[in-house]
Amino acid sequence: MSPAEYSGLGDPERSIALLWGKAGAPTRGPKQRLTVERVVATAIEIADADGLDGLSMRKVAERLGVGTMSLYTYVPAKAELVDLMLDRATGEVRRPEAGMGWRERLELFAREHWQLYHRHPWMLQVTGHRPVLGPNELRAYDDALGALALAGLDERDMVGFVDLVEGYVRGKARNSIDSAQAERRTGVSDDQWWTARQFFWDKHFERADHPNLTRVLDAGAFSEQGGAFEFGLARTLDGIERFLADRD
Amino acid sequence: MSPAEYSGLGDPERSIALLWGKAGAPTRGPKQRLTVERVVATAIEIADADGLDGLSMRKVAERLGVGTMSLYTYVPAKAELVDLMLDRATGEVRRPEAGMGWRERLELFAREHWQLYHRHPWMLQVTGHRPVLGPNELRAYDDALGALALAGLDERDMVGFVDLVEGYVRGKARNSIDSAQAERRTGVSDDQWWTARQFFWDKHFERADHPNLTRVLDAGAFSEQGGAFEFGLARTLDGIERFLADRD
DNA sequence: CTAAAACTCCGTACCGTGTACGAAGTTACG
DNA sequence: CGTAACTTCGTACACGGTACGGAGTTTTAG
Repeated sequence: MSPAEYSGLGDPERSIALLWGKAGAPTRGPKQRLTVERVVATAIEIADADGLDGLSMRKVAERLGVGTMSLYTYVPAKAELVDLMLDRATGEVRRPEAGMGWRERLELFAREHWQLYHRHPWMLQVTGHRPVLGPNELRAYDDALGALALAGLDERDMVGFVDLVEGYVRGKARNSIDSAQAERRTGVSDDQWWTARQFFWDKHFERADHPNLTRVLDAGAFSEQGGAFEFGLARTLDGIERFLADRD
Repeated sequence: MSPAEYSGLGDPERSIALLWGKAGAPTRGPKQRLTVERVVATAIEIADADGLDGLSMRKVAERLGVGTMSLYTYVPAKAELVDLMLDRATGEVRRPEAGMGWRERLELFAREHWQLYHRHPWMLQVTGHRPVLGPNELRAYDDALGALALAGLDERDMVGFVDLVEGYVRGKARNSIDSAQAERRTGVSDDQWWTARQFFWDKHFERADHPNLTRVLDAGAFSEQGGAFEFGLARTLDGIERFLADRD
């Protein structure tokens, strides 16, 4: 078999088999000392602590007590490892229960993912990637679609609204997580950072040129954003509700 | 002066002076052959074409015909260069005109940023960063706040709704851009990618386990997402409108 | 007028990254 | 029992950001 289907990319069959845990155990050769599962779990631990930047194949190998290149017998490349990490983490979300209405289901979806991203901030650092066709990702997506099917929407709008809610949650989570990630990366806390920039507001910022920002700053509105996630979520779902109402 | 305020981080005064173009020209020494402006513009060109991953100090230097380390006389580090790139690109957005209502203003904000992110996809690849306190970023933010001030909201809700709309736009833009970025990085086009995974849907995917996804796939709903941005934007703004109405 | 100070430019070097390659050892099958 | 298939992993390469310090250039202080 050629080493890669396209430029440097792994075999799709292999990737999907890994995601679905359907990789046939090889018969020949020495028994494997590790499992894909352990590799993925370890990688998640490291990424949880050090972020996606802090995740390196060498670190994973070191923590597992194996040589770096040994990991490549479990996983074709780092990109596939990240896909596995994403799908595995997504498996942590709670699923809707029978009897829940569409709004309740979407709220559950949103809150579960909100928490998920806080537990695993690196999930939002993966950029420019295609959908992960893993069991947990598809499950979660199917559940979310199901909520909107319950609302009686057609297929196009189901997809549209799932995207809307998903996008909302990811966006908010990113905001909420960014400063913590910056702190980890730079070693500068939020307080230190803002304090070091206080001189800007005092000496350089043109208040008259930014009347709205000035007003918001003076009111201390940025420290009042505690319940913003729930607030925005309610507004987003209200938008859907209004769409449903107007339709009739 | 110590080389850095915190671990590896540059002097905030210097960073802000750069953003606002207030870096005092040095008197001693040879005249500079470049300007910060040219460095930033060149970096944006490269990032537009090759993504944030494809942006390296060496490439910028090469294109400008200077040694790599010479860039460090213009910019303290790559992180600051990216901040400058972000603020400069944000300067491209059109601003609201007098007489526009709050909804019109938010639509303009959303559409302008939607297009901005498509012109400069790398903007959405910057993760875990703190706000950029540059002139264009603050200007755009002030304008967005102004739209909601016009709607008669209090400060806390102004911030909340700007975040909401901003998050929506960024989320949608990310989806829209991700596949293009994946193509650039891996050399595999969307068609190729999905074709290479067709076997999954045919042979492995359990339709009965994913009734909603099955329904949506069969209906071809994913190819009907053309106007999804405007659709979701309208729903998001409807949510705000309903909030305003309920308030009275 | 001279010397020092301040500055630009940049070659070299260091450490960290993903991973290709191939040697060495292990197991199962024909 | 040989050989094919497999795991393990040391070495090496290309690429990344950037610290350091030397060489050359301009201004300024004395």
